[in-house]
Amino acid sequence: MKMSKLFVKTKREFPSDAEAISHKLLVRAGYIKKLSSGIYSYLPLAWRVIQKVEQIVREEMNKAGAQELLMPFVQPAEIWQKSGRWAKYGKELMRTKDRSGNEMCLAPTHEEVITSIADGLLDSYKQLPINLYQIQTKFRDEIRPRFGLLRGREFVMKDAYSFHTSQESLEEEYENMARAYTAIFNRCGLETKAVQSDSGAIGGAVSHEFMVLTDTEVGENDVFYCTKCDYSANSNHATSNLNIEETDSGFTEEKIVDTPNTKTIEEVAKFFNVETNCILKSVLYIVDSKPVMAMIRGDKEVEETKLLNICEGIEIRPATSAEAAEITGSEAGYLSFVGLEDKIKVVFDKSANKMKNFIIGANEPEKHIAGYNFKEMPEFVDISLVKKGEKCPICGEPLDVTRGIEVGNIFQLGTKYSAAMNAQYTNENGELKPYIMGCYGIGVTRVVSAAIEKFHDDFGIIWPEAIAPYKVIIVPVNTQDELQMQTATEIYNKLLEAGVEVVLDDRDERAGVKFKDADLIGFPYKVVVGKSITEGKVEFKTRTSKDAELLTPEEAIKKFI
RNA sequence: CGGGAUGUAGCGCAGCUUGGUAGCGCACCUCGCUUGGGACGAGGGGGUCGCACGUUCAAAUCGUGUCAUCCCGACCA
Repeated sequence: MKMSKLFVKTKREFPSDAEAISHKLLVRAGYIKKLSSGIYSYLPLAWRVIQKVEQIVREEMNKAGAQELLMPFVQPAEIWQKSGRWAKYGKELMRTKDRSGNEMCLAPTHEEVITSIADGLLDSYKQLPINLYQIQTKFRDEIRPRFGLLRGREFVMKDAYSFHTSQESLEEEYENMARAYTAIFNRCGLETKAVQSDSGAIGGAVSHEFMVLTDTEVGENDVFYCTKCDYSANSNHATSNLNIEETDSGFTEEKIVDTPNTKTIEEVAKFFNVETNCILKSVLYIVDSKPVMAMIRGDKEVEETKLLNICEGIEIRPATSAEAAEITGSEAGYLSFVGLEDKIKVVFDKSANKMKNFIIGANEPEKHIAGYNFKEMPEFVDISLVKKGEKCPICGEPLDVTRGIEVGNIFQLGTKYSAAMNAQYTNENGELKPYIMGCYGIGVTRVVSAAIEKFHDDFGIIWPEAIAPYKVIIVPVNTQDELQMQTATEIYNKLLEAGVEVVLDDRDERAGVKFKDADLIGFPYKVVVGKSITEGKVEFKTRTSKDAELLTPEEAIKKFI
């Protein structure tokens, strides 16, 4: 490709509406153009990168025994109603109507379609197990799209679905996919960590997320990992061995105390002169428009996803102070489950199970109860957010935390969809059985962004070679110089003939412009044809090398063939 | 959805306080000159000032509403 013809427009400045470095660079280097919030055109350079990633995904998935197909992007409400997700998926599912008034949606994922395909076409145990995948655009009407391709509303995803006759078979495929994923990401130049996670809207029992670890804020997940063993988990799923010690406030007699202006746990602790772990904190949530009170030790925080799962709910949010007042008759800061046990759902975190004589809100403004003890031990469950330094649930060593970008995940779905949609096969004994299913996703466009987040410098993108849009750019320093231009063109033609992905920067621009663009776009290699051509030499550089290697044109060509 | 901000040429921004012919840089077109890290000179094209209503002789500027975009929280590939 000649640079003068390549459809790319680099910019002098970063876009003003971008935050993440990958987003800034993709726009500035001319890879993408925004159409609407979270919706982007992939310009030729980006499309080449995406296709590179797709090809790697395809090769590894095929190698792992999966078969590619392609399912519809626009889907009828019917199948979603059958699975129960038409009601459950929420606003993220983009709904619309066709001309006949039938309710339709844009596909955020394809469990419903694949399950209905299986129901019609996978009739016998003899056809199982099988793994089917596609690479396709998805649409999720995200609450808050951001960071360019990292969290778009429209994005490219590889999604695979496997069907089995047994849990063992599913687990085998789950491991098979985990291996394939590691291979895929490695080939893309990305190191990933498979961490335990919550299965969210997709559902199912066991799931892992593949995280690219990063210290920047664009890693939207907190990943807890053991400093010794290989335990690691998303914060929405991580647990710690609390080894809960008994806490005792020292107030042995239960009494209501006037506690003016003590709305926060810190203020209460200061007022009573106790540690925060002697206070039982009450946090009121609204889960699917019903109040739920979470009770947790004062030094711990509620992990909302865990609480949501315990409640088997769909949406969770903290109650507003007005709601808190209405529901409890008190005001925020002085809430408590006491007296409300029978009126609203109360969930007790495990951190509270060895508290003695603790302090708790009195459900009256400006009053707390000191020296409270459970009258009857409630059921304690895990709804707390792990904190750095807490002990690993496997080996007991301290946990550390880092940020991660989720580029893929794998789920053991079980019979969630097959049972709901009554999708069955016939087993050896002639009995109808629901498929045992797994599903496996990779965010292709997110992989592209994650690679940039990991590999860039002040000058631009540093592509891993395997996913770079082109491998090498040939830069004649002065296109008016006949020898330079002629040599550059010769190298270019030879590399083209050899099938190397090469760009010739034939633009009549000053050298500085061409170098800046080459670095910004991120070609892994650069061959500069300049003054030294009078001595028969050209310069060979990698994207990150400081100094050039002086080579004859033939030697330079051999670097790529 | 809650909290904060911004909408002026393809991009980045000024102008708005104090209403009166819409500006700058980059990019684009022409000519000249230049050619090793985003040169220079001369000339040129391009904007319903997000949209609607209102106030006024007069609105980018003031008021009301509305839409969009971005940032902080709940989602997820």
